[in-house]
Amino acid sequence: MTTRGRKKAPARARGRTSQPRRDRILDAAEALFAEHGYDGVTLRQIATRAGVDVALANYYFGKKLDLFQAVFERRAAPLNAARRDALRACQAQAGRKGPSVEQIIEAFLRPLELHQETGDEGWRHYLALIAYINNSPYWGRRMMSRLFDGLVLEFIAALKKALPRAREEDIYWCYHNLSGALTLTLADTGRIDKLSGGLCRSADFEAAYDHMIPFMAAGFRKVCAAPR
Amino acid sequence: MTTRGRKKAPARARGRTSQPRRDRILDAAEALFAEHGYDGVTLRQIATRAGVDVALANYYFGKKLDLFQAVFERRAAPLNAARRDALRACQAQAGRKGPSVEQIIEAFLRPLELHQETGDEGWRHYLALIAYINNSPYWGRRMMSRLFDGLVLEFIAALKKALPRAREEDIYWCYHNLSGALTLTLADTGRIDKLSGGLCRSADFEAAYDHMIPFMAAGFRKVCAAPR
DNA sequence: GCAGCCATTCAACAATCGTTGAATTGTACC
DNA sequence: GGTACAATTCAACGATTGTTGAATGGCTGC
Repeated sequence: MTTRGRKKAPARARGRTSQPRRDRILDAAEALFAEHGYDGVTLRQIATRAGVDVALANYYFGKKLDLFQAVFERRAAPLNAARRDALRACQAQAGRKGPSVEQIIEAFLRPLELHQETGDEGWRHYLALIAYINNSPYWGRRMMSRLFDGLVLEFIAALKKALPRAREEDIYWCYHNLSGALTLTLADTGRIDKLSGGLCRSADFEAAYDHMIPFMAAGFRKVCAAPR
Repeated sequence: MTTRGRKKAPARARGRTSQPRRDRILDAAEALFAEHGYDGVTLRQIATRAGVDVALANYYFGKKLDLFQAVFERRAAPLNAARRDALRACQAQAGRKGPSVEQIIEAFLRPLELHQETGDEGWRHYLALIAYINNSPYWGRRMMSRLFDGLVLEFIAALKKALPRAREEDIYWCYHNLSGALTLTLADTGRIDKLSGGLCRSADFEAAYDHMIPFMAAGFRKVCAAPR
């Protein structure tokens, strides 16, 4: 409050992006798009949830579709980096023979739950959004490849090395199974909760991955053990 | 065209349901909902695709949501019947010990491709719609259970018998993996086509199930072989 | 203190949405 | 042929949508 003293958050320090409002729009859009899909959400719902004016979304992101893509892209790079690091780490640890199928799948899945520990709801919504997009015929085709296929192919290459006798197409079908199970997990629909009578909680990613890793590894080995 | 001769399709014969128009609306809605989701489709788009007036959808089905549910329910009973028959058949054939995990999963999946042989595009769209609903946090919670949980629990009961040493929650997590892989298959997003460079075709349900059955069976056995 | 720029709000636009009631056509029955 | 009813079309409603341009507020640099 003294003379020449800066206010709490000087504009220069935050740069021109003005974090709070802009990010609150992204957060609100993320949560709503993940639950109701692109067409199921209104810019006014997003603005209301973010506590800002409707026109502000347009000011920062342009059209609704651009906001959707901004949400989609915001966390893609850090997520890919975390998974790539996990793959590199288990490769470095494994030495010349390369990591086992279990280790590769673990590197594929565990980074997805890492953000859960921080209690950051945003990441949970983001992963549900990925599930929505990946499972959508319309969006899946045009949006997933550009940001995620590069890393996925790295994992598949590692799996090929771990399963040298596998036919190539078998690897891809097995990955498809893994991807599907993961997608349904990320969607977090709560269906398994009801089905199991409360025994399983779909929000418990750790339990899901604990079961998924040995399950998928056994599947890969069964299908890809030897050429048929 | 002679006197007293009936027209091509006498109204009495078709009953009060007037098949062509009503079913064309259902078919159009089915295809569009499956691709773009509930909110991504307009009643006018549906009417245009069906070649009828906009108001006709309202005349037959009431609100948009009622049409959505009519589409969802139309093929549920025949589909459940086919899968239940397949389960019963493999149980009858297996005798006292009950069917193997592979046989149960086969009964779970194969009826889904049976309708593919007829060349009936409607079934393909319907299964994609199921995938959309099952993967959606909003719709999945409220719509899937009522029509499908009964049969799913029958399959799970059969799996429990085939895996008598399994912990109950492990069975459910394994089913969750199976359900996720199946859901992504039914969604038919074409992602695996691009990923594999054309080696796999996501529309080829037979190939998908050929890989899925041994894959999932091995996963079930690995996770559910013995209490941990 | 004034100019200039960024952030934010306000008010409103045309377009499209789901839905409806009345009007029209078609068909079956006596 | 005329009545009754189902099927279908027509025209229009109010509400909501995404989007925009102008107006306002707040802050910085001079």
